[in-house]
Amino acid sequence: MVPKTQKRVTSSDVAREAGVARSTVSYVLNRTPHQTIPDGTRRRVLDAAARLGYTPSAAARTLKRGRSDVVLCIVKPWPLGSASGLLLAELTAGFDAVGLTLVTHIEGAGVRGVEAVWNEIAPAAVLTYSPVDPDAERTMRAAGVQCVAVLFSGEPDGSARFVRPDARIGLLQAQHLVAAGHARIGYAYPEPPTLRDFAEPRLEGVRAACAEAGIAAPEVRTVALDAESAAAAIEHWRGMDDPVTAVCAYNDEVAQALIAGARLAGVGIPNDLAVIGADDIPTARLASPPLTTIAIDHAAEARRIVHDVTSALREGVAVEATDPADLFTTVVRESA
Amino acid sequence: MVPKTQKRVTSSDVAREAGVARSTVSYVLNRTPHQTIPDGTRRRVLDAAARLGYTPSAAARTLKRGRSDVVLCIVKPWPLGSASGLLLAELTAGFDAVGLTLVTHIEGAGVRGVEAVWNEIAPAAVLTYSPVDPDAERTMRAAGVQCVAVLFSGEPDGSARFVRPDARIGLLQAQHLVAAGHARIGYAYPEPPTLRDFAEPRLEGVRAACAEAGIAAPEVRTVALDAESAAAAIEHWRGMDDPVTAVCAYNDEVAQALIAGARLAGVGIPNDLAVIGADDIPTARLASPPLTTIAIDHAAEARRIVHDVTSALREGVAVEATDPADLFTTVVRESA
DNA sequence: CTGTTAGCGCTTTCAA
DNA sequence: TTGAAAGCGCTAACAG
Repeated sequence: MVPKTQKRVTSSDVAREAGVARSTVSYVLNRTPHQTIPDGTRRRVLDAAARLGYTPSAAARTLKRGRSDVVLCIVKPWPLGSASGLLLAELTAGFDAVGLTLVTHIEGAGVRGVEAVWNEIAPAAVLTYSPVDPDAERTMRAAGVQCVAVLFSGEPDGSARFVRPDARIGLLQAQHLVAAGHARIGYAYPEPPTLRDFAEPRLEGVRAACAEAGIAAPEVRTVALDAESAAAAIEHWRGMDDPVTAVCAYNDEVAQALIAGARLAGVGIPNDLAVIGADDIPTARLASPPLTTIAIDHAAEARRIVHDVTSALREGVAVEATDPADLFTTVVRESA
Repeated sequence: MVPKTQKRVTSSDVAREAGVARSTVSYVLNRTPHQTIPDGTRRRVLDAAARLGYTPSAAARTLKRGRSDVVLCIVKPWPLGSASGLLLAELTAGFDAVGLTLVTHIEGAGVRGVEAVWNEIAPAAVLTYSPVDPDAERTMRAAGVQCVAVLFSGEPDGSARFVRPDARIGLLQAQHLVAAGHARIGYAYPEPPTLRDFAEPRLEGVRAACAEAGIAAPEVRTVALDAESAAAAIEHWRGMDDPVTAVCAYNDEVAQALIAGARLAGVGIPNDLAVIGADDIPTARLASPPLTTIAIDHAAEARRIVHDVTSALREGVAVEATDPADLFTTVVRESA
């Protein structure tokens, strides 16, 4: 007969079962340095713990240490596409391997601000997609957060360490088009405002590549995810005095809209207009023509973030970000 | 001069500042029922708390109450598509409105099992996408979890409350095709094994609709997200003695693969083969032809889940699931 | 109505 | 090497 309400197994129970003091249990289970424990005792404790099915209370440990082993990643409501999903999965696995638990919280649309979240979780580190304002950072520190990492950012500032160099995505896009002989490039900017943090650096990279190649700056149009919006942009680009012959899309979805818009406008891809996407989402190769795009090495990126964050946690200080040299690859298909 | 390490403001600080006892602070801040507090005292406490920027320590409250105000949603690595993203966003907002914090954890690929997660978080409720085995459920209960809700499930069992009736998606798909005059239907099953929990009920719905319409059971083929795989399936369907004339795709991405495969195989859509998708992802309307699909009302679904879970938390018992009558809508476009 | 007090389960000095 | 004891910050009996 199992009791209705399970009683929690505590370290005292383990201590009693093993015939030692609670502190000894703690020492054994935490492998506390500079505490040598005889093998017999150690085994008795471990056995007792296993027999009782003991799991330490994270709440108690958190209360005592003032910080949990949780890493909190704050994401905006919009960008949960397959690319972010992949990165999040890699991050989760990576942090797990070093004993940290990654959880994700979707920001916005909440009555209580995000602050409630880190009070509730008391994470060791917080990962955000865009810069946190100094006030918020202060409340985080007060809640025990040791490390604040900004993963992406339109405007790199003081606290923006660990920022992924998304500008390089735009750079690679434009370089690919320039190498193919294009001298007038358009940029298809995403419509949802929440994507600004991602879009700005990418566009910046395109600008840089154009400048470097000595061609005109990209002609930017906002393109929503429907064929009409894309067709309008395409007509604008082709109607210019110096018509755009190739377009960098913010990502593969916008690129898909461009392909649909071109079909609607009777414009041939890539002959009349070349298109290049970004992110290499699974459906990119299903487009007609298949999308040329920039692939992101999410696993490498996750490794880098996990490494940098754990070092910062250990040192108590942010370390220099690892060189993110080869995170991106141009995947050439028929559309550009 | 701000001190390097912020000292946490505790309820004692607030009590001292307000000139009352700690318990009074707790009563005021928690609006404890059956504790009447004079307005003057209440205001003094509230003022002091605000002045000091007091935020209660969630860890301490969790330790005391044995459970936090966090709801943990466990998702598999794969299905983080735009549909799940939307649902998660709605859920987050919904739980936030009732004072609960939703965080998401991506399961799998971890060295330490998921159990580490609920020990780390001590959530009030856990939401999973597939059934949890009894052992795991026991460890959750021991960790203080009050309510375990399964959102989706291939095999509804005892603990599977709150299951979304995805079978209805398949039902609507098939009914739409039957109404259009099709008498031989194919089913494009997704390739990643992690999607089984979603795919099974959908397929079941298609089977039910076929049976009800008195036509042959659906011919199931697994279709990966590439044109070749889809083309092979299409050739199989069309090469049958009694050829398939319409296909229900597991979701819109598989449907997009089907469209690409048809193009490769020289099969016209919808004339030679009708296709219907599911989920109504943003790019569904960008396909050529635009995808007929089943839209999901994520907001309504989130409302239902939040309502059911909070009731269960209050009652200490699972309540009957709300009627999920009109979660789904058939969106007719040109492909079927 | 307000204050005192006893823990929740754990870590970590300090003594034995 | 092991044990006793002091809290971390909060809640909720219970006493005043």
